[in-house]
Amino acid sequence: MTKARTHVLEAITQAKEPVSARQLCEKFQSDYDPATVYRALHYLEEKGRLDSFILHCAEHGTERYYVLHSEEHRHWFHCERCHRFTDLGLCRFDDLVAQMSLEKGLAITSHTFYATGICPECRRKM
Amino acid sequence: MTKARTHVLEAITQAKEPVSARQLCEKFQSDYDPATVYRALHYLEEKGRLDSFILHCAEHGTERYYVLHSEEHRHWFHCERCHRFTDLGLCRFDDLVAQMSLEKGLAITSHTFYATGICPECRRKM
DNA sequence: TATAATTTGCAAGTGACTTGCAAATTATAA
DNA sequence: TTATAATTTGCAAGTCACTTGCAAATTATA
Ligand SMILES: [Mn+2]
Ligand SMILES: [Mn+2]
Ligand SMILES: [Zn+2]
Ligand SMILES: [Zn+2]
Repeated sequence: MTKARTHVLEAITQAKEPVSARQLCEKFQSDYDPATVYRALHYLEEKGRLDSFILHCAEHGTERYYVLHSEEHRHWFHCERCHRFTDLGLCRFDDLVAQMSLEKGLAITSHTFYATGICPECRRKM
Repeated sequence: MTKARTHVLEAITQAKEPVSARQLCEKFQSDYDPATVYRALHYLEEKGRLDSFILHCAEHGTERYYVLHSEEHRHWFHCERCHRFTDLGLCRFDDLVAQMSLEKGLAITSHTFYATGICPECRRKM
């Protein structure tokens, strides 16, 4: 593990919620080139240390977000006001997904789910 | 409705599955400029005639897909082999989403779900 | 320590849109 | 119908989130 990769992994570990590549590039802009940050993310995901997903939000556009890898598949809520994530816990869609798969004869290998809206903190401030 | 907008809407109507902006640009490349196609899509979605979502597939990257607007919210399966969509029917996640929302005190205003894998036709050809 | 393999920074390239602007269409008024 | 105003279009350039080529800098192995 090089310094850049170690620092990127540490930042994601500390965040405890999905972090976008752009956020990491900003955080490390005085230390590492964006290309290095992107390459570190690819390396860490390839090595199984990170998971990622793509999310679109009106304000920030379409970006890939990274979390520490976990064996258990989780889903997230994204607040459109403060842009923080709330952990929705382990996936509860397996039965429904299996059912859909069966109904249509599909070999479903993965699914993407996320919810958006306003988090409790932001709602209080409205 | 201008000619361009009418043609874009017709193409999506005939497709009966989500169509990407890129596919439409290709289809109309001899008739309309990509900027016109994109503007027609924005116009039609703004007027409530179309719905759209963003999906990432390894082969085609991240693109926005368009379907005719429907009051009932549906979800789709995307085949990673032939890149066609299968309708998974009306959303069955409302109860689970309401439960998550309640548990965390979130005001969930929308959710995104899609499944990927191999469709029956492609599986047969393997 | 010499040498080979890997990683990094920088600059340029990509792909999916988005935007400024002037010309072409279309709509409304006279 | 014709003058005038509003909207839409094509084209070129711009933006944004990455991605890639390449030579210099690090790091690993002999
Ligand atoms: Mn956001
Ligand atoms: Mn695809
Ligand atoms: Zn919030
Ligand atoms: Zn298929």
